[in-house]
Amino acid sequence: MTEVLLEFFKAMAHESRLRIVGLLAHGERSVQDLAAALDLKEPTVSHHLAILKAQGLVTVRAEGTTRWHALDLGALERLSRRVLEPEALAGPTAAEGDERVLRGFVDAGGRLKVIPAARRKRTVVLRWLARAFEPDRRYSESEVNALIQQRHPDSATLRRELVGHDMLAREAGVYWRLPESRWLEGGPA
Amino acid sequence: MTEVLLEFFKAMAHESRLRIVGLLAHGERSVQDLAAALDLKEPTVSHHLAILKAQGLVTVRAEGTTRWHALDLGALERLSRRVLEPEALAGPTAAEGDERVLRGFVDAGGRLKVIPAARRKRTVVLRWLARAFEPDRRYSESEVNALIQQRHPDSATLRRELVGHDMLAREAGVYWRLPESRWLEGGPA
DNA sequence: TTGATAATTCGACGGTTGTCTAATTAGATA
DNA sequence: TATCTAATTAGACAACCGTCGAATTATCAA
Repeated sequence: MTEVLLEFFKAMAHESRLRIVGLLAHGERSVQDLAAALDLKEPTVSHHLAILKAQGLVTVRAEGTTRWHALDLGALERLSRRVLEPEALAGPTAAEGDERVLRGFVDAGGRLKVIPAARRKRTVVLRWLARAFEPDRRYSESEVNALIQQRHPDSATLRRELVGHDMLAREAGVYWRLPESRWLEGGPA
Repeated sequence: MTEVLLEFFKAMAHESRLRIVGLLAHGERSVQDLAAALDLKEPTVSHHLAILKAQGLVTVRAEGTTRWHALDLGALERLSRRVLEPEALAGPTAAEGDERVLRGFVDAGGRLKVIPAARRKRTVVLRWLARAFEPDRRYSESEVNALIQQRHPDSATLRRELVGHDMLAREAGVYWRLPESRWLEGGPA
């Protein structure tokens, strides 16, 4: 929880990356564009972009061999807003709350006993479930089902919920875990 | 401008400091309290607090030999809000705007030709003026006047404006420069 | 004044990470 | 296929910075 915030700050806490964000605020840029504007070598820019992408702050669109990078203003807004949520800063208290919920719904063997009906509790459980997936790895639908079924038999419902909360993404039958900065708190909008 | 934001992110981009902020969100703490809670030595905590204080995020209140540290939620809100102001990120453009204003009002010898009447331009000039003062240094009123008069004869008006914009603080006839995170954009509220 | 406690400053050590060059991958074109 | 370009990956080096123990400062109490 506060972990997400820490990674966000780390990503922004470097002059080169902050300048990249500033440049992308004006519009799409290629790696070469950025390298020229910042007076850095391309590998260095790639490195910084990878960090920003890992936080979901930057998205990419391929066009031939060049890749156009853009700023995700939504993610930026969501993350910076989180700074002011007392629970985010008050850290331990919030995390303890989550743990209490999990202790209630997850048995000693790490299996989900029942899917909570209350929205807030269900979100806590979904976050726990989403963290079972490795970031930056692609899963087939059957792999997703297998991973979920290790924890609860109703993989269809849970898979759908994970996608609905923007914790997993799906395209052409392939799934992957989205950065936590994208995860929705409340549920599908 | 974007410099302030960078320093803010740097200040927050470390687990120890983020945890300190979290602890202070609950209330005042002494250095010892924090050291115990974080499992760090006191010099380390002092070091982190100095960084947070430099950004105006933490304030101190002395009571005997112990110093009670508190979170300045206003500064935190002001800074994190700034992340979303397009001008803050679009950096160069905003800075260039400032420079254009300054070129109009400051002569080649670094003297202010005339105090701008328009609110936005006056703020730009006041920021330029405030940066003539060293952070973390105390000035007498005559020192303040002398510094201002190197740039413009009406030190009384400008001194009052600097205080009104929370760029300088005054107490018992002593002045000092406040962290940029405190500076007001518009003018006295 | 002396002693005790809270905090800060100083100097050093070690780990992290930003940057580079060189090598590799992926896509477009001939 | 061969070649060219855009970008990423790998590995090495250097600078920065978080942490600590030791020394110093400041405040209160005898």
